[in-house]
Amino acid sequence: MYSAEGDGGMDGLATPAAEVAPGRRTVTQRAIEQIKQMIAAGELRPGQRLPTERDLAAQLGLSRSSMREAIRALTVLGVLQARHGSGIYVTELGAGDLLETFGLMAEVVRGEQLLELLQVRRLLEPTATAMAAARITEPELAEVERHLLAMEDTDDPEELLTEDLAFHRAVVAAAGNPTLAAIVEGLSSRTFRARLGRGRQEPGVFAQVRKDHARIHRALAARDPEAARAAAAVHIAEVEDWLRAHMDDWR
Amino acid sequence: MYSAEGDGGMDGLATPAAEVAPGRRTVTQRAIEQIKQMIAAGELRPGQRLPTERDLAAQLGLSRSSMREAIRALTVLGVLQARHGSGIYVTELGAGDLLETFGLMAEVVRGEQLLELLQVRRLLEPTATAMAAARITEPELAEVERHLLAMEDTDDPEELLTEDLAFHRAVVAAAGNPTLAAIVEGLSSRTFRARLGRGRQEPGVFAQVRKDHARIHRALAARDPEAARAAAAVHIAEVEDWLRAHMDDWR
DNA sequence: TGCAGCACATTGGTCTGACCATTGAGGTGG
DNA sequence: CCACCTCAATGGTCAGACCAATGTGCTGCA
Repeated sequence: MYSAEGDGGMDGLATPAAEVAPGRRTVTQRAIEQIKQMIAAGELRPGQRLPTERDLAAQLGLSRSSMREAIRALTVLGVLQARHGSGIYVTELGAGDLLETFGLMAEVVRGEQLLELLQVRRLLEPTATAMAAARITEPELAEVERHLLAMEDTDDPEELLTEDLAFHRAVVAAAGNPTLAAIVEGLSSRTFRARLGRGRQEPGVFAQVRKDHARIHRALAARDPEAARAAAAVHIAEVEDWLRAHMDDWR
Repeated sequence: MYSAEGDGGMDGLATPAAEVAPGRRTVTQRAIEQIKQMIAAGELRPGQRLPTERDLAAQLGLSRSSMREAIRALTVLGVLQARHGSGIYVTELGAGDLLETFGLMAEVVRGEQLLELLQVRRLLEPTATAMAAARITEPELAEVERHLLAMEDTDDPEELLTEDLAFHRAVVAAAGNPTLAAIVEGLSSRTFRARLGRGRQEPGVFAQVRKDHARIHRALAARDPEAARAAAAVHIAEVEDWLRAHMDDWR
């Protein structure tokens, strides 16, 4: 749409390191690109501390204000982390760090896109659950069971939501792919489900969720991937149906 | 005049809309949250123009510098868009806008996580391709074919990469789920594949890619979802195998 | 009358320099 | 030897100035 073109590959420099960045529009954008590239090139390692804002600004040739904007940008993107009084550090660059922003979509989006989002989850979570069934360990299974039981022991909607989320998180975490887990996590963010949850307080819904979770847990305990996949698929399909029926509320 | 008296929780406003945000650490973080919430609450609609930086800063009670950091943050997150000399606008909040940052992960990540990323793609793209086969239109199919032929007509690695990306983009776009398309797009970002591509220039590889693409195209033309799914799965599995074999290069 | 083109107010982009608040290391005294 | 204090380093915030792109309205020529 608006994204002009991209970086033309015109500069045939020897690229001493990674301090070169094409003429982006703003100096801040350039700084973002430069730091990003330093990380991509491995010059900055996870956990490593960067120079101070003042030094960085001097090195890259811009003012501290603009450098701060660049740092802020990389901070919200989960690449950097600033500690007041201490310094600026590269995050661990784990899936959790980098995909934290993924949940934003679930917070802001409306209407049709909510369905699209749920559809993606329907593609991922059943498979993730099946993967979990194939490799889940006893402690992981116990964790899943813990949240299953906690959810059966309470009727407080708030706590139910918390345990519901924790249950799914525990299941997907057992799939052994942290990146996948972080993505699914973003698709099921608290905000997202809270939005869905409004008016979903009918007892029948909760009972159904509990049954679904129990079925998923049984499949995991039996190490039966296909049963797990099916159970997860049914669970999500129910949410999807419900959302489709109540779509008008967000139009 | 910022140290005045500290923000006591004394203001018992009727909370006119969504201008309340808990005591985040920094004023900038608070501003980010406030603007985000205004959008989530529907007070700011897609495409709408915001007040000027100066006015916004005054309204939310912080300096222009800090407000600029907040705006920069929401800009890189794909929520806002600043136009020099014109103003600040809410983006269309489309999947493309909000998931642009998703590609960052492919740029920065290394080692094991590359495999995790590719595994997620393996979960999504075959299904997306199958969906496309079930509903692709003639113009969309023509677009796919165009990139298929373009890729067979050139041997320039750069152009091959471009057409390779465009081919996949066209296929996934035909699946009818823009959110899914944006996610897969992020998983296959140019940077990512460029990194993979280094040393992947052996003619045999290109020939294989061309055959895979042709197979996918045939399945789409035949409107055969399962054949399409299989063709896409094979294609990705090949990349995955190659990466697994050459992992050491990024360790 | 119509429209090309200039002038200028608006608004984002950048810089400078100051001060505040937190952190952590090094020194001090019990 | 350790608790405590002091203080330099460093991120967080603010203020005000100027630059640069934009868009609008007025001017003046055809």
